[in-house]
Amino acid sequence: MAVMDSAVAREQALDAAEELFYGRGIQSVGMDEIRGASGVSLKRLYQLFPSKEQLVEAYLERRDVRWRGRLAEFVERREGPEARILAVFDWLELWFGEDGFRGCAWMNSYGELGTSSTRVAAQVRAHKRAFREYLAGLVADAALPGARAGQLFLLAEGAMATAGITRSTEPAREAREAARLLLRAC
Amino acid sequence: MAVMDSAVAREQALDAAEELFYGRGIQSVGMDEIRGASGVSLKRLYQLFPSKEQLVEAYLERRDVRWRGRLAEFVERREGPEARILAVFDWLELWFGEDGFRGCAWMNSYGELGTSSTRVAAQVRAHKRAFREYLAGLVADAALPGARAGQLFLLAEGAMATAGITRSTEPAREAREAARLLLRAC
DNA sequence: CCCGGTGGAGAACGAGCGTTCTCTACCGCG
DNA sequence: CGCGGTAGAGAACGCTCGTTCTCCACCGGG
Repeated sequence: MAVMDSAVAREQALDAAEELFYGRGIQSVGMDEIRGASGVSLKRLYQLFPSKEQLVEAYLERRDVRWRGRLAEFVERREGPEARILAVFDWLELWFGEDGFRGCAWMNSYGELGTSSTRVAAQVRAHKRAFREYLAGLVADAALPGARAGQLFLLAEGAMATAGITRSTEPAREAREAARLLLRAC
Repeated sequence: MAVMDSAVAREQALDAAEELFYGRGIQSVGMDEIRGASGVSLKRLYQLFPSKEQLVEAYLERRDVRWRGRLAEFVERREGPEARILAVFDWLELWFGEDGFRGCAWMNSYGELGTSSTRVAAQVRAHKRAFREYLAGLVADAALPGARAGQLFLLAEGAMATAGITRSTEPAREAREAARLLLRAC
């Protein structure tokens, strides 16, 4: 711990921040607790992230990259444009079933900080826009009408919100079935 | 203000709490601000609601009754079981367009307090269950397969989440169109 | 007119927490 | 061996806020 590379300290801090912020909410986790969980001293934490808000931003940004990466990796293993669209919902089901699943980190962050931190709010909007555009790409690959993208997006968002509140994987299956019907609609 | 009936004070407190909690979030509004906005003294506030958490509960409970009442009133003016289902989404569009719309109060509260207040979490689950069951009733009236209820619910939830984040009424129209396709799906 | 009690205004208290500061140990270098 | 500088541990600071307390004005009953 004596000589700790900055990059390593940064990753450890973000690991602890992600686990604590996602699991218990941002406002109820103090910087001191992140220090304890990460082993990164407060002084170092504030060198790496000059304020808690910037730590939150970095947490959401790293999670965004990883979350969309995991989704894309799963989806791209499927063959066929429609199968790929349905795979999004299969992946949601896997995600909802993971230990420690607590809903969508961006929805939760927005509920907590959307009115007080414009930077967090912007990050949430950017993440949702990126997810929607990813779906739009899948819809275009399937040569479906562009309006389907928004509809599938709403199903996925509804499933995330509901799974977070009810702690169940069922919404993913419900959303998948609805998506299947939408794909078959004229 | 000198002689204030308890019931009146209670309503004034809840009016202020609703406006402030919904508009700015629960954690960022202090009891003192509610006193200022309501004209109800702190002493009286704590007689009526022995803790902030109980004031939050009362706010959510009263809002639940009113929200579902307004929805049902709008829906029941339509004739025909399928028209009534679509009316839910028309009403969402009106709601999203209201001044001061800030997303779903229950999703927001859950994001803020879901991990720290089991009572608030339970209230959110109860509200969502009631809304889902209301949809299930409409679906049954239309003699549609029961699975449609969950699918329409997810569309509505996705629309609420998205409208809250993007401050747009468009998600209601997208959800309505998806619902229309689902109603026509075999 | 006096008096007890009710209610309001606002101070006070105590805890939590973001952020900074102090002190000390250690390490590489001359 | 001495020294400057870096890093960590943890205290300290300042602020916010939920909750309670103090003080005083008012009001109805004897």
